[in-house]
Order: sequence, then structure tokens, then C-alpha cells
Amino acid sequence: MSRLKSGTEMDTSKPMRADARRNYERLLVEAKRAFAARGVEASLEDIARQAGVGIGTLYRHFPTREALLETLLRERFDAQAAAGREQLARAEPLVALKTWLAGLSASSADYRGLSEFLAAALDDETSPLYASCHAMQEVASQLVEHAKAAGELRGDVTAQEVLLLLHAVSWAGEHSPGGGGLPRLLDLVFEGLRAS
Amino acid sequence: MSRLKSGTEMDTSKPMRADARRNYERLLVEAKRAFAARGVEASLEDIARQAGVGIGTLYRHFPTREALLETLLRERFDAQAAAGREQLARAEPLVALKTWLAGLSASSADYRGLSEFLAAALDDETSPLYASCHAMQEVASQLVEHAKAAGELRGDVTAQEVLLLLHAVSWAGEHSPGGGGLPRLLDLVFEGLRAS
DNA sequence: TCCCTAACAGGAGGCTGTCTCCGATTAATA
DNA sequence: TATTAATCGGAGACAGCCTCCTGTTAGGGA
Repeated sequence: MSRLKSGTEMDTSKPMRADARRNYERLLVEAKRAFAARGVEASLEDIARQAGVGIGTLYRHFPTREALLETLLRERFDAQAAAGREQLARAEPLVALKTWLAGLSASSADYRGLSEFLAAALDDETSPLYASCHAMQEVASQLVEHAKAAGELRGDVTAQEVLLLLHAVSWAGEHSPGGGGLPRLLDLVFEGLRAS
Repeated sequence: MSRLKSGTEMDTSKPMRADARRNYERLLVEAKRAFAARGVEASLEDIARQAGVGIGTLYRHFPTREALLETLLRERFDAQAAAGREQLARAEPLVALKTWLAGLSASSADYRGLSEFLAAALDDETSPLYASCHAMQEVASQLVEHAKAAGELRGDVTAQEVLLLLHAVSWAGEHSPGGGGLPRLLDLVFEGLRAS
């Protein structure tokens, strides 16, 4: 979105040429479809082919797979962060935290293998996903502190641990036989985080 | 080991030729090294090269990556299953279960990406790892039932869920910044499984 | 309307990896 | 030592990642 340079935002650079922009949008549409269908490791050549574009064009717009994913996820991540800040005002901090985490896990669920990618991005400052994920950690941190202050969450648990466990649960959800076990697993794990 | 046809066991087929056996063993040594160093996705061509053997030879002995892994893991898995049966006699069933799971997670930890592989194998009956993993599920099931019967474990949790959570924790351990967070994560998750 | 040029398109090609096939090689046996 | 069946191992087909460079084109200025 920000790379479309499409008017409403600060335009420090020239707008994209019409053909470039057309291709950029087609690539995003096809990437979304491919990632949803085949997981986050879908072939980039396939995506380019489906978009009716050469592989070189894909790589110019998105130098890495992470960059492509980041563009697809940014909008959702922003919304998720906003939702988190709303939950901060809520009366029951533990419910707030859990609700927010459930939303986050739902995001992880629609591209197979995404948890893996996100977990890797958190260890790599050069990844385009790193910044988005870090913003998420910021929000998580605040929700965790709220719940601790209210005495509803174990005092010895860190936000980082909570997020890691959430990623783990999302990962497990992908490998759950039925597939619909994610909320159940989240419940189980959350039980252990509650203050005793 | 069983494929070595090395005397002490029932030999329904002829023993391997000396050169075949030599290569088989070299491949196992190098595979172990490579998986430990580069994770479970290490290049099979590299392994063959390091073993001083052609790629064709590797594929003849181990038709798939799973087969190679299975041979490397079988011994450990057998030991783990035996350990589980010993734990069954123990007085505190919850401690027994946790001890056993900790041992299992330690096994998962030495090849990066192994959890992923094991989780996938559980969904694929044709995988050579499926049988080994299923035996593990059998033991887990008994330990879980014991702990439930003693009123120490939540009654509504299944062995499958417990194992899935264990895999998830192992996975998270691989992605934990410090790297030594696995026991801690196991503790946290276990807290939620305890009967309340 | 036409032309010029910076921006863009996109495929060839190098690289790495998986997996198969089959002629060359060799261990074991008589 | 000669025979032969088991084994070896690399060539080659294929797929994916990523880069480079030539040909093309959009769009502002004359």
C-alpha cells in the first residue's frame, strides 16, 4: 500500500508508472491466492506466471519472499495492533489479552507455515517482517503488564514468552489432525499462564 | 540397524555385501553430523559427498529423507519407549508423564526442524517415521491415562493433545532467542494441564 | 500530436537441490 | 581364477531461487 504511492499519503517520491502499478497489484492478488492455497513456501515463479508477469518483475517489486509477505500482512498487522490498544481500556485484562491473542492466532492461520516465518523474522533484524512483528510485541507487552498488575496473570511470565507460546500454538494448530483445534490448544496453554 | 542384517537377529535375507555395509554405515555417520549441524533439511548430496559415496548409493539405501531419519532415530525412540514403560510403575503419575515428555523433547532438540518433520509424519501413514511415532503415542496414552486416573491431570485432555503440545513446545524451543528456554516453556504449558 | 528518455518488463542463465536410471565395477563364491 | 549377482555412482531431467541485461514503453515536454 505504502509502495503504491497512491496520493493520500506523503509522496516523497514520484508515483509509480501505470504499468508498474498494474503489475504490482496483480502480483499481490496472485501471491495472496497462492500463499493461501499452498502455504507460505509457494513457488514465486508460479505467482509471477499466474500474474502474467516475468519473474524479474516480481523480484524488482519484492526483492525477497519476506518483502512480499510483509506487504500482504502489514494491513492486517496494523489492524491487530489497533485492536490491541483498544483492549487496553478493557476492565478484565486477562480476557483482553486472550481475546487479542486469539485474533493474532487467527491471522497466523490462513497461510500455512506462517508461524515458522514469523518466528524466524523475530530473530532477524534485517527482515522486513521484523518491524511489524516488533510493533506487535510492543502491544503484547502492554497487555501482559496490565494483566499482571491486575493479579490475573502469573507474575513471572514475560511478554516474549507469551508470544512465543502463541506462535507455538498457531504452529500446532496447523499440524492438528482435525485442524480446528487451535482455540482448544489456546485454552489449555492459557490455563497455565493464569495467576494461581 | 535391522537393515545391516548383522548376525544377531533373524536373517531372513542374505547379509549385506561388505562394501554395501561400509557405505551404509558411513552414510549414517555423515547424516547424523549433517542433520546436527544444519538441521533436518541438510543437503543429501552433501551427505553423500562427505561419506565419499555417490548420490545413487544414498538413495538406494535410504529411498527418502524420512527413511534416513527414521534409521537414525529408531534406536533413540526405542529407548524412549522403554523409559516410558518404566515410568508407568512410578508412584507420581504426573511427574512420570512430565519426566518422560522432557526426555522426548530433548530428543527433538538435537536436529533443527525435527518437530516439523515428526508432526508431518503423524499425518502420513506411508512415512517410515509414522510407525515409530505411533509407538510413542501408545506409551504417551498410557502415561496420560495413569495421571488422569490418579486425578493429577485434567480429565478432558487427550494423549494426542498432550503430544501435540509437546511438539509445539519443542518447536518453540528452536525459535527461542536464548535457546535454553525449552524446560521453562514445558513448565508453563504443563501448569495448564494439571487437574484443578 | 509526436518524440525522447527514464523507468520498467521479463526471460535467459547460473546455481543448488531432488530423485531416477542404467552401464561400469566389484565382492563373494565355486 | 572365472563367474555372476549385487552394488556403485554419475549423468541427466526437473524444479526452484535469484540476477543480470537487453528490449520495450509510459508519459511529460516541445
